[in-house]
Amino acid sequence: MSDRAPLIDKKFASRVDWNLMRTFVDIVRAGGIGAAARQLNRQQPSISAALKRLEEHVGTTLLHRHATGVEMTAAGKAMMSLCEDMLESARMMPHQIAQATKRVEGIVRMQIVSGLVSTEFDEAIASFHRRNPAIHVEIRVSPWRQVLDALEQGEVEIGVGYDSSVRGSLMYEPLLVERQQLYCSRSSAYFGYRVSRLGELKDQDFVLTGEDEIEQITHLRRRYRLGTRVSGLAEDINEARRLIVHGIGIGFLPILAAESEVAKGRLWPMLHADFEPSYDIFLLARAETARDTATQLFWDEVIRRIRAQHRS
Amino acid sequence: MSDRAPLIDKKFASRVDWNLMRTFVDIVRAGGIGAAARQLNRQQPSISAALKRLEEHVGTTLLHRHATGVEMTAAGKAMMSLCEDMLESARMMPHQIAQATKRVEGIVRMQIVSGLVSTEFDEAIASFHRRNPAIHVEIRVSPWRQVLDALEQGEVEIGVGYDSSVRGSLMYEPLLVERQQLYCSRSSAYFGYRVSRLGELKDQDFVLTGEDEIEQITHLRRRYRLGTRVSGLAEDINEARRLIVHGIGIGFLPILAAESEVAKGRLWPMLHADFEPSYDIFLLARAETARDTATQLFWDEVIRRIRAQHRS
DNA sequence: CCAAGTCATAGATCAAATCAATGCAAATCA
DNA sequence: TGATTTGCATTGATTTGATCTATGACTTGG
Repeated sequence: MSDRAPLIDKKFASRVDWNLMRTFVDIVRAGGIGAAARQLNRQQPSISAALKRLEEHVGTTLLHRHATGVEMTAAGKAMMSLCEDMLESARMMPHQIAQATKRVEGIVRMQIVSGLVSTEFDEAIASFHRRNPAIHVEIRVSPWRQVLDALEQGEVEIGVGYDSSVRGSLMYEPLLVERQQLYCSRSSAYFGYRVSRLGELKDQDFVLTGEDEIEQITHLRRRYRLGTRVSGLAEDINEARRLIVHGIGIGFLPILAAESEVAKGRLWPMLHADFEPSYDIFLLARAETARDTATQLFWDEVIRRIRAQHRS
Repeated sequence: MSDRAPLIDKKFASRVDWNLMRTFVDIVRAGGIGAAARQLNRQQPSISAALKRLEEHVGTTLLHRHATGVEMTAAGKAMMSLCEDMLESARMMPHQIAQATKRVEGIVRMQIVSGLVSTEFDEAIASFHRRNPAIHVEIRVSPWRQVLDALEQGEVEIGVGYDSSVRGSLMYEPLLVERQQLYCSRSSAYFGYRVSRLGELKDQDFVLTGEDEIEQITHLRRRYRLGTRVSGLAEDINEARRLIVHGIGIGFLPILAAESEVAKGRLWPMLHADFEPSYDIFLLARAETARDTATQLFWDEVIRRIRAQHRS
């Protein structure tokens, strides 16, 4: 037999000090031992010792120490992921207990882009309300830029929309991948035909969505000079669809938002599927984790569902 | 303003002693404070005080104390669920770190019922092998009763199969719901026709699966006196299917296992869908949680996938 | 090459968890 | 019904072990 360190401690979970795992997350997030110590209002050697204790228990070095800070080893990354799970559980406790104990009151204000089609999101709202009938839910609709601004300024707690650049002050959780198509109405000469060269559409009347237009589509239009003749404008997808359906012009719409009109034969997708621009729609919130219980529970409900969906 | 206890502690997760959560699980699992104390080799007041500290932090009573032991409150149940999540994370740490650090060696032996069709299970095996190429995977096939016995006797670590009664020594994780149908071959007079009264089949030649037959089907056969004339027997579903396809007799098969033969027009489902018996197929393991890393990682991989699937 | 940052080590200190002893209340049993 | 057992709470003494202060070694960058 060998006398080296035990291969795997069967009773690891019941022997280690679980607080070390919280400290570990703090160290990694702070980027260093000293940095973590300052944030936690204790001395550097204390944190250093804690990390050492943890590493002793797992039997591996978790962080490489440099003069610039710390860096996770492979083992450290695995550890970090699990420790973050633990932290997340701990963080949810007050909220879950509030939900179990008292009837949670409060308000969840959200701002979303128009024309959103997502059964997971709809179901999340439904089951959230079932569980927390006393929480007021408020939804405002606006172009995606305003969604981001409203979030940053604290006018709303939750947002759903698109973002071209990643703002550090916000949390992004991918909700779904939306695709758009270029549609025309029955009165259009193109109805029933696919367009292969986009350039030939440059003199067509266009319905635009103004501020709400995804940047990817703005670029697409610019490249092929589409929409120089603007015959209609609506920042709400539903209204833009109305304009397109009634022949005011052709225009881009999310596929799912146009689906039923296509089925009814009132809209026609002009592009081959390969040309359909696609982009992520995110669930958004401010980055600070100190959310009130109502918002926290709503966030968790949506996340839970999209995670489940996303995995399969 | 009110001066009562803080509504919700924003910094709960960073203030509480996380070890209290482990202790909480121990108390609930042990069924009482004293019981937990004995298991943990410490004195009863110590545990009592720990629980008190935890309750002070969350601001609610989590357990009702009786003379018979303890009982969870609603808040306690919410707490328990989250604490168990934390425990699970902690428990996985040595295994995940082993996976990240060294190339894990070992063997996963499993025993499964024949004719199992499950893409999640297949994918779990595939990705498990991708991640752990050095782990040997062994699969044996047997009727479901033998699967259970092999597990209990420690001949294998993982099992997949059906169980009529719940054995305390085993863990059950629902993997999928299987349905069976009664099939006949093209040479049968029934090919192309649905049978509404099972009784009329009592003189038909039957292919049975012996030890592997689900109890529900045994009962069904007994009630309608099916299978009194046994023309074929195979404990392996694939072989039973072969016998049925080639007209040796009619017999029950899992729908998914018969699917391709039905599509080829070589098998015919004789019953209305309402009559199809359905039952759970479980992923099985011994109840003790002290599994070796190879087995633990495999178990986690499968669980992760079926949980994701199950939720959507 | 020095200044400023990093982390590690050693011994002292102190807070807090644990223990041992006791008391109380409910359930069980004679 | 009274006695006994079982289970939890309280109290004050004890001890464990995490934190602190002080110091040293090392790396980075000006």
